[in-house]
Amino acid sequence: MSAAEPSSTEQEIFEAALVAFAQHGRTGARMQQIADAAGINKSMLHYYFRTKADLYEAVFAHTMERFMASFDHEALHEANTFAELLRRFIDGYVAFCQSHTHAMRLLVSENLRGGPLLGQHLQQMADAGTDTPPRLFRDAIETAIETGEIRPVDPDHTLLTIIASCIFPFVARPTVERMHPPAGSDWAAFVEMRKEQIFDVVYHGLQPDSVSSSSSPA
Amino acid sequence: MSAAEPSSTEQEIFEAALVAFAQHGRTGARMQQIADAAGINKSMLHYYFRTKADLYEAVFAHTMERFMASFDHEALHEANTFAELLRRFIDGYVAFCQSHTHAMRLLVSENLRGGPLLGQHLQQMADAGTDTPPRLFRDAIETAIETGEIRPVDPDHTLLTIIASCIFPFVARPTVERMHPPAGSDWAAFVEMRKEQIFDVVYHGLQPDSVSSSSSPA
DNA sequence: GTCTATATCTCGATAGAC
DNA sequence: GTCTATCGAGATATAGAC
Repeated sequence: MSAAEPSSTEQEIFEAALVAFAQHGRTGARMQQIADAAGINKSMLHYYFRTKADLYEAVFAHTMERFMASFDHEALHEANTFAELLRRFIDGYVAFCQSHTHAMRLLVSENLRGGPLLGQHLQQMADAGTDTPPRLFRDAIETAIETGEIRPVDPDHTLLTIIASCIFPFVARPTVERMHPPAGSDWAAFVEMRKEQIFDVVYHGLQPDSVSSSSSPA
Repeated sequence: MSAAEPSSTEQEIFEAALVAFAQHGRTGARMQQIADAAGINKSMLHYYFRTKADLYEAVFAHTMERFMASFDHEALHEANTFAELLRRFIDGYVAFCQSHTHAMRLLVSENLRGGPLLGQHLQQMADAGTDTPPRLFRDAIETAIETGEIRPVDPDHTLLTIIASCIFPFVARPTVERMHPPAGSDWAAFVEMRKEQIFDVVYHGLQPDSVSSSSSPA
C-alpha cells in the first residue's frame, strides 16, 4: 500500500543522499557528491527524483518512517517493572542512533534550519495515538509515579533528558571523541558503556526519596 | 593582543553570518542572505573577509572564544558544596545556550559535517589546563566521589549526560516545541524549568546509595 | 568604506543519443 | 535506464567609480 519496493539504484541514492544531507544540510549538500557516492551519473538523480528539493523531501520522509519502524515496540511492552522499561527504552534509543546515525543527524539538521518539514510528520506521529515509543514511555513514567515506583518528576522533562543523553553523543561525535579518549579509540565500546551510564544516573535519579521503597529500607 | 575591537559593521556581519551558518551550515549559507541580514552590500563581505571560507572560519573562531569567555568561571569557584556547584554549572550552561543559541548551533553544525575546524580550537582549550568549565566540573565530580559526597559514577559520562541535557533542547527546539506545548507557548519559562529539572534528576541520580549520607540514615 | 556593475564559476536541471 | 553534453540560474568574487 505504501511505497512499493524501491529499485537497487534507488536504494543507493537514498543512502548516499541521506549521508550528504545529514552532513551538509538541505542546501549545503551537492548533487554531484551524492551521485558519486551512489556510484551513478548525476542525471540519474533527476531521473528518479525530479529536483533536489524532491530528493530531500523523499529522503526525509523515508527517514521519519524508518525512525518509527526500526524501534522495537514489542520490547517495551514486554517490560514488567519500570526499571526494565527504562533499560529497554534507553537501549533501544541508543541502538537506533548507532544503526541509523545519519538518519538521526538529518533530523537534527532539519531542526537547525527551523524544521519546516517536521510539522506534518510529527503530526501524523501524534495521530498514531500513544503507540509511539517516546509517548508510550512518557505515559509509563506517569503511571510509575502514581504507583509510587519512582519519584514525582516532570514526565516531559525526564523524557527529554533521557532522549538528549542518548542522541547527543552521536550528533557531537567529533567533539566527544576529542574530549573523551575511550570514545575515540573504540566507539562501539563507548556506546555500550553509554547505555549503562545513562540508565545508572537516570534510574537512581528517579528512585523514591529513600522511603517506601519495595525492598528493605536498611 | 588578540583581535582589536571590531568595527560596527564588522559586528553586524559577524552576527548575521553566525545566524546563517548556524542555520544552513558552512556551504548552505548564502552570502547575499548574510549581507541582507547585516544591512549592507554584498561587496562589503568580501571587503572585510576575502572569501566565504574566511568568513566562516573567522566566525567560528570568534564563536569558540565567546564560548569560553561568556561562561562565569567565578561562579563555579564560589561554590562550597557539590550540590551548589552542580546547580551553578547547569544554570551557567543553560544560560549560555539561551543567550548564545546560534553560537551553540554553529558548533553542532560543525560537528555534523565532521568538525575539521574543531581540532585546533579544542586543543588550545585543552592546553589551557583545567581552567575550562567542563574540565573543572569533571574534576569536581571526581573529588566529590572521593569524599563520598556522591556515588561512584563515571565522571566523563556524567558530564556528557549533563551537557547533553542542557544543549539538546536548543538544538532540537522545533521538535521540542511541538512535542512539549509549554515550550512552544513560553520558551523562557520552559528554559527556567529545564534548569530545575536537570538539576533535580542528576542531583538525585548522584546521591550516595542511601547509606553513609551526611544526614541521618532513617 | 561603500556602492554599482560585471566577471567567473559552480551547481542544478534538461536535451537527446544510445 | 543510463550516459554525454550543455544550458541557464544563481552564487562567489572582483573591478572600479564615488
